[in-house]
Amino acid sequence: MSSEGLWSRTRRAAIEEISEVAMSLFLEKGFDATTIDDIAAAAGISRRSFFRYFGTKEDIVLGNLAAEGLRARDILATRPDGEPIWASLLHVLMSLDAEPADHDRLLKISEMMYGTPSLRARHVEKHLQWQADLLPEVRRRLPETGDGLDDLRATAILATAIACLDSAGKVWTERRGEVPLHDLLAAAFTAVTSTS
Amino acid sequence: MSSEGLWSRTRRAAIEEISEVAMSLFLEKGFDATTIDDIAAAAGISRRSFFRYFGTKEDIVLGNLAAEGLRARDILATRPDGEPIWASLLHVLMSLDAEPADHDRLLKISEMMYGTPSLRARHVEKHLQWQADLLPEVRRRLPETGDGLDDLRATAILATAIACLDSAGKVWTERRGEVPLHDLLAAAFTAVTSTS
DNA sequence: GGTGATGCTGACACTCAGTGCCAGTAAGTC
DNA sequence: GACTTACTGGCACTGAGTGTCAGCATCACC
Repeated sequence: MSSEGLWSRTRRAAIEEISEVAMSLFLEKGFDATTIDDIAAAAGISRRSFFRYFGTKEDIVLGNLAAEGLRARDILATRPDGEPIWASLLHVLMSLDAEPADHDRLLKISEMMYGTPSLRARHVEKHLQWQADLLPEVRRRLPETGDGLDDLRATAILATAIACLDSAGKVWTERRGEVPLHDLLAAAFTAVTSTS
Repeated sequence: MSSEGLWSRTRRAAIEEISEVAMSLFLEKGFDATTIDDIAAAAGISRRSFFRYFGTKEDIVLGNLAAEGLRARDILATRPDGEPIWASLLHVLMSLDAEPADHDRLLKISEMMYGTPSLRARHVEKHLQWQADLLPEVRRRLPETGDGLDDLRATAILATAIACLDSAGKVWTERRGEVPLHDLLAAAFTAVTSTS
C-alpha cells in the first residue's frame, strides 16, 4: 500500500490538474490551436512528462471513456437473463450517464468534440472498443439459431445501441442541451426498434 | 474541355498510379510501416507532390468512399415514396456494393482496414459524412410527429443502417469473405428491425 | 510561332505529435 | 546509509502535414 499508494495518488492528482489546465486552454483557444507545448508550459511540466500522463492530446478530453466500456460490461452482466436485449442495453447506456456535472461546461466540451474531426474520430474509436468489451455478454444473451450468424446479430445489435447513443449525443449538442439526454436516447431506441 | 481535359486526365492517371504503388507497399509491409517517403520514392514523385494528390495517407485506401455518400443519396432519392424506410436503406447499401473486384485483394484491404486503428477511424469518419449526406432525404421520408424529435429519429435510423453495414463488413472480414456481404447485411438489418 | 497567364512540380524550411534514450533525483526498502 | 524503484527533464529523432518559392510545361490568344 505504501509505495503504490503515494505514487498513484500523486499521479491521479497530476492527471487531474493537467486536465484542468488543458481543458481551460481548449475552451479558450480551441482544441487544434492548443499545442502540447502550451499545455505543458501552463501546467508547469515538460513536454516529455505530458506524454507520461496522456498518450495523445485527445486523451485529455476522452480520458475516462476507455474505462466506461468495462463499466458498461459489468452493468450489463447484472441485468436479469430473461430481459429483452434492447431493454438491457438501454439500461446500461442510461446508467453510464449519471454525472451531475457542470451543464454549460459539458455542452461546450460536446460542441468541441463534434466540431473537431480528430476528437470525433478518437471518440468513435473508444466506442468501437466498447463494442469489443460488450460483445461476449451480448452474444451470450442472444438465443442460439444454429445458422452461424449469431456473432453478426450480436455485433449489429450492439453497434446499433451505440449508434443510438451517438445520435442522441449529437442531437443533444445541436439542441444545446435543452432536451435531456435520457429522453433522446429512449426516443432513438424506440425509433429503431419499432419496425415501421 | 481543352485545358480542363488534359490536366484532369493526367491527374486522374497519376492518382490511379500512386494508389496502385502505395497499395502494393501497404499489403507488403503494412500500412503503418509504410511512410509517405516510401510511397513517393516508389511512385517517382516528390514528397510534396504526394500531398497534392492525397490529403492524408489514409485517403489512398479510402479515397472513393467520400463520393459514395453522394451516390447513396442519389440512389435513395429514386426509391418510391411509400417504401418502408428500412427497405429503402437496405436497397441503397446493397447497391453501393456492386463491384466484382479482386476478391483476395479486397479481403486483404479489409483486414488491413479493420486492423489499423487510424484507418478504421477515418473509415468511420467517412461514414459519418454519409450520414450527413443522407439525412435530409431520410428526414423527408419519415412521418411528421410534431414532437420535435423527427431529426433524432432520422439520425438514429440512418446511424443504425450504417452500423449494420459496418457490422456486416467486420464479420465478412472475420469470416475471410466466405459469406456474401449482401447476406450479412440483410441478416444484420433483420436482427435489428425485428424487435425481440 | 511567339507571348503571357495558368497550374503543376520539386526543393527547402517549418510546425507539431509522438517515441527512444539517458542521466539526475526523490521516495520507499532493508 | 546503501539499494531499488519510479518519476522527471532534456535531447535527438521520425513522420505527418503545410507554406513558400522558383522553374517549367501547357494552353489560349494573337
